Amino acid sequence: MNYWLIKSEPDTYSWDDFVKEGKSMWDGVRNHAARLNMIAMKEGDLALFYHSNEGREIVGLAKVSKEHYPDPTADDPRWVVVEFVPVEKFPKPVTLKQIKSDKRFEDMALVRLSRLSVGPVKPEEYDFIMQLAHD
DNA sequence: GCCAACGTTGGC
DNA sequence: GCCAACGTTGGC
Repeated sequence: MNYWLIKSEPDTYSWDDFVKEGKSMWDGVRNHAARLNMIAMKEGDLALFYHSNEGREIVGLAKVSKEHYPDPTADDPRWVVVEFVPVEKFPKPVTLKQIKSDKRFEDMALVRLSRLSVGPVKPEEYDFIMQLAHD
């Protein structure tokens, strides 16, 4: 089981949109590092759902429901999508500010590679986030 | 193959 | 709205 973090701008696609649809095909990723992360995702892996730009907080938890396949919106078949389903909306969203002010997260991909849209999360980082989200 | 210019992302 | 970080493009 691996853990991930996926970013979305809520103006474009928010957690509420995700819940309304019941599942999401994560398309439009055109970054090689993000692509490699998506390819590494296995069905059942969990992903923190982060709102970038507006909100700047982790708002909920998603689960990989379908592993990578070619992105139908891309010209190049090497780009891939992954499908997610919602698991849980956090009672207390975890803000970027909280994360940045906590030493336990200083090596987190979200902090160190702020522009990466699909990044890995370590098991211990996942545990800390879940504690903060349910505190 | 190097690197300057430019575009995009995303935090502030 | 600004700018830092990073990726991509194109001239040489």
